[in-house]
Amino acid sequence: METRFNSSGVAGLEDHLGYWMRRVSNQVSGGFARALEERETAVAEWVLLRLLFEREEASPAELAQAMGMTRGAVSKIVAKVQAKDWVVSSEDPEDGRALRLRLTRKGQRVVPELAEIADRNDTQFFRCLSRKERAELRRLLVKLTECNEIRGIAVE
Amino acid sequence: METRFNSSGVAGLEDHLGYWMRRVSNQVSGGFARALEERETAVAEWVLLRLLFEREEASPAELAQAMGMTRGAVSKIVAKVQAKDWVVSSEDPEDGRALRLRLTRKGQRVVPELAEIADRNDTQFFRCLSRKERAELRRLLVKLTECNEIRGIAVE
DNA sequence: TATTGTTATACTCTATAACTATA
DNA sequence: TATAGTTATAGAGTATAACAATA
Repeated sequence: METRFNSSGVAGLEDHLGYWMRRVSNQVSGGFARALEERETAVAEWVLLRLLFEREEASPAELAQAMGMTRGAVSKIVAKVQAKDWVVSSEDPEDGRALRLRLTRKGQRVVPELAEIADRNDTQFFRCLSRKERAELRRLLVKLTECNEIRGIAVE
Repeated sequence: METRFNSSGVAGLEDHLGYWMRRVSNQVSGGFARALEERETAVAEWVLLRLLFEREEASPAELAQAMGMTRGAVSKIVAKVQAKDWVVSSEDPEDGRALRLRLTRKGQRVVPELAEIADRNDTQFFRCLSRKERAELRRLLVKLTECNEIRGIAVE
């Protein structure tokens, strides 16, 4: 990196953008995780539910792909949201191996509540930036995502 | 958030800056962690070593404070870097309970090597941004850190 | 009583790989 | 053989809380 804050010639923690990214990200995601505890929900569950909300139906394998996780990991998250009666699974009529996952009516009601928590957390954390700064930050993050070809969502 | 990309009225994942922060941070930190495997070192060990490099001496409790971790967690990281002969501890002459941790000569040599790995990872990940964009990103992240009063480094 | 460092325990998250049932 | 989903196992990372030694 171009900026060196120390005089030793050896890069310090704060010289790396990755350090600042990690520090800020941990703070905002940690706050979000704590806020979600109010609904006894993990961040990965929110991501899965929100994906189902917009897709209507998906298989565990599709969700694993979208979330950047293994099928085994997704299997456990699905078990949790099924236990809460937020998601149901049915056999895929065209493939006896596959499942079709859907939100239950209860799940449909929960997603907007979790989205509200996400909104609140995000608004609060980024409120010290101006609207223009937030737009610029978003632009830079999207650019980094694209140019580094991130494959999945990679929760936590 | 001001921007809504979906038409459902319910915020989607990509509507939150926290989502983008997490996604980018996971990618850059994951890459760094993998790069550090070449030296069989964890990110938390790098952070601890770099803190000792700039402080000359520190107690586990001071490091725990600086890293945003518990003393118990730091205790284990110290055990690992001691096993590699990168850090030594001695009794604090003024307080029989406390330890003074220092880098060994071997540790002094390792820190610049790890810093080189960190440099390489950071440069590669952020190279698609212009110098000006990197400076702006840094400014925004520092601003967010300050206005949200992050206490520690909170590795991983 | 309070603090330092250690340790036992537990919990969360996730990967790997073996397993079954289909295809 | 290959794929979908499940599960057993393991490991990383961290917190909590109890502990011994010292202040």
